[in-house]
Amino acid sequence: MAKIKDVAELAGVSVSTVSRVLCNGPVSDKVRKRVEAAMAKLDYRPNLAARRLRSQHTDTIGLIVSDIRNPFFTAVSRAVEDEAYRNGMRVILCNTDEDPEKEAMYLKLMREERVTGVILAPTRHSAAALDTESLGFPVVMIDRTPAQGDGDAVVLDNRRAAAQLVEHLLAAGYRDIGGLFGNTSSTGAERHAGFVAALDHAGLPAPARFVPPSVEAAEAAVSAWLAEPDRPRALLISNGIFMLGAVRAIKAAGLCLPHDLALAGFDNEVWTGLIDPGLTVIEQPVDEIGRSAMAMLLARLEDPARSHRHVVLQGKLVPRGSSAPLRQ
Amino acid sequence: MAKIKDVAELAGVSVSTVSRVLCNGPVSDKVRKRVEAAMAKLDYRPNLAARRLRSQHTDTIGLIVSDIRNPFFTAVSRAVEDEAYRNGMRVILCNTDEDPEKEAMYLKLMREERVTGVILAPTRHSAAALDTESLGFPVVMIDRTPAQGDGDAVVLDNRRAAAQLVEHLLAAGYRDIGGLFGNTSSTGAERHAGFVAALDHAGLPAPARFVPPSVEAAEAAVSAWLAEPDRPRALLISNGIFMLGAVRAIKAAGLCLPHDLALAGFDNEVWTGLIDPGLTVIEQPVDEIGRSAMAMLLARLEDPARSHRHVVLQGKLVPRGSSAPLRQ
DNA sequence: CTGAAAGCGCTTACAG
DNA sequence: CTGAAAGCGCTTACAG
Repeated sequence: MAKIKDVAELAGVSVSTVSRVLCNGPVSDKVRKRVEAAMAKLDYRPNLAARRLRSQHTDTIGLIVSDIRNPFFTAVSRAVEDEAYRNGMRVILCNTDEDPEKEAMYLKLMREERVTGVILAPTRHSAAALDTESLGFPVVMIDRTPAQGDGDAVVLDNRRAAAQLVEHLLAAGYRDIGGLFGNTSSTGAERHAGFVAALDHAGLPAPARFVPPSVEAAEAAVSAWLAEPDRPRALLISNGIFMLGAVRAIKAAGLCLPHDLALAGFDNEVWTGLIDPGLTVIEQPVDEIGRSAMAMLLARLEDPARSHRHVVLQGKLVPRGSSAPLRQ
Repeated sequence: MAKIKDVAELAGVSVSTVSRVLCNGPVSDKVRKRVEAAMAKLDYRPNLAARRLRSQHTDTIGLIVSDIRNPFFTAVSRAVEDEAYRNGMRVILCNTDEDPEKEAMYLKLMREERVTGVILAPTRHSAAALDTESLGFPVVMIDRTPAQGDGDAVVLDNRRAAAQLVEHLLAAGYRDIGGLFGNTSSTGAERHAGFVAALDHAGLPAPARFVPPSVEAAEAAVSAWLAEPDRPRALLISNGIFMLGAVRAIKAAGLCLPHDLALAGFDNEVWTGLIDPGLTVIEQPVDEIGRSAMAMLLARLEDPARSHRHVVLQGKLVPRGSSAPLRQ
């Protein structure tokens, strides 16, 4: 493939001059035209590896999530990529499957790529132990947040959102409310805290179960729970993946929403509005989360010394039939 | 960040030797240990940009799809990425939104990255005009296939799959069957061909409509169609995105599946099994499509001269309530 | 098994 | 505005 030297020879100029037209440096119009003609003729495309090596900036960001197939991360990723390309950056996408080892491996890879920065949904392990400062590049966390609470992050107000769902269920007349939460992420822990706080405030017990992050685990847990004699009258489900398992379990048990069981949860996935009688959910501002994370990263690059901050976004309650008011 | 020279100095060897332990070249055990100790001490990580520039292989593949949020592409992407990382390659993901200009831009970017190869779901434009040979890197097409039919590709047997759905509907007693297809991809055209062929074979008309690839367009088209006096008794819907629009239109029209209208379509998305009475679909082997595409790319790199081939995978009919037998 | 030298394709001071 | 030279951090022949 043609290189800068070929272009220079064809145009009768030095490589420096070709480089200048590439980077919009000061070049006379006449020369610029000639160089551009040569580039077109040779179908020249600059070699990004060479440029990155020499210029010492890669214009690359890493995006590390648990699984791109989780619709929440799908949507966030798309928003991040759009923003990145708009800013002349490219993104390297990695799936950890909540596995700290994979996460550590990808973090190493990010160093080898000399990425400009990373947007990370940390596993529980790294949220607790990761030293954001020593990585050599800035990190913006999304969805999950480190235990210590420092570092840059864009998160949902999980406590508030969970409390909001509980209050909604209480207002609809439900009292016996159970909660299902993930046992690997800070998100699950925070939503659990909001759940407990809201029920506490109402003087009610807050029975909760914790499961690993899979549809199957959620389905099994809900099935088992629903088979117990003192099963709850309403269920709060901590994310969209679990919601799927819960709906399957409810169908399998032959229960009718909301007549036999009320249901409310997280993530306004397309199907939650489609299945009867509609699922009450907290909608997360997925596009805004992606855009904000990218904006924070750019701001951090601009000013490495600025103080860390957490952007906490509010979810939006989307009430549907699955939590319709209880009729005695 | 530490570079190879720092490691060499600390270990008291030449940079060549450090490079050799990096690439598992021939090095004495004693020296290797010393170098590894120096690397660990300096927390050394090789610079991939430098390695790529010098070695002339990037171990990078491009993955260009229309939209990662389309669950079909989400699943395929994840499979491609897993295979890629397993083979020591990384992937650059791009979304074209079916826009030929974006596609052309990303294809240029791929050249600048000097990618090893590309997996591409071509827009209708490029499927017609793209010269796979002149790009400078091998391309494996997925989902869509170029008009001329040459090049490497992994596709579904779309004609057969659509015919299978029609035959299923016919066997269930439906006669008045309409079809909704995408107007931008070869996939839509092929499914339409299978639809027409199967109905032709039964001596029946094959009313079809074509829409741009969006939920909204599908919803509007189905709404309009259902409002007509001679609306079909059954609908074949050409993909998972359109299916969503169709279900919304059907709900809005207050029609009951399959009593008022039978429905069958493509893509076994999670929600198709969840909404009542269950949607009959053709399930695509998404993981296999991703893995096969990656395998074809690797085989092509291995042997650039081997003849082009199309891998044609069969879909699997998943019959559900939406196409239950018609009772007179 | 080890080292010295060249060079991948750019950008970046430094002169003019 | 333009060019000659150095160098980014590696790998790759080439000697020994």
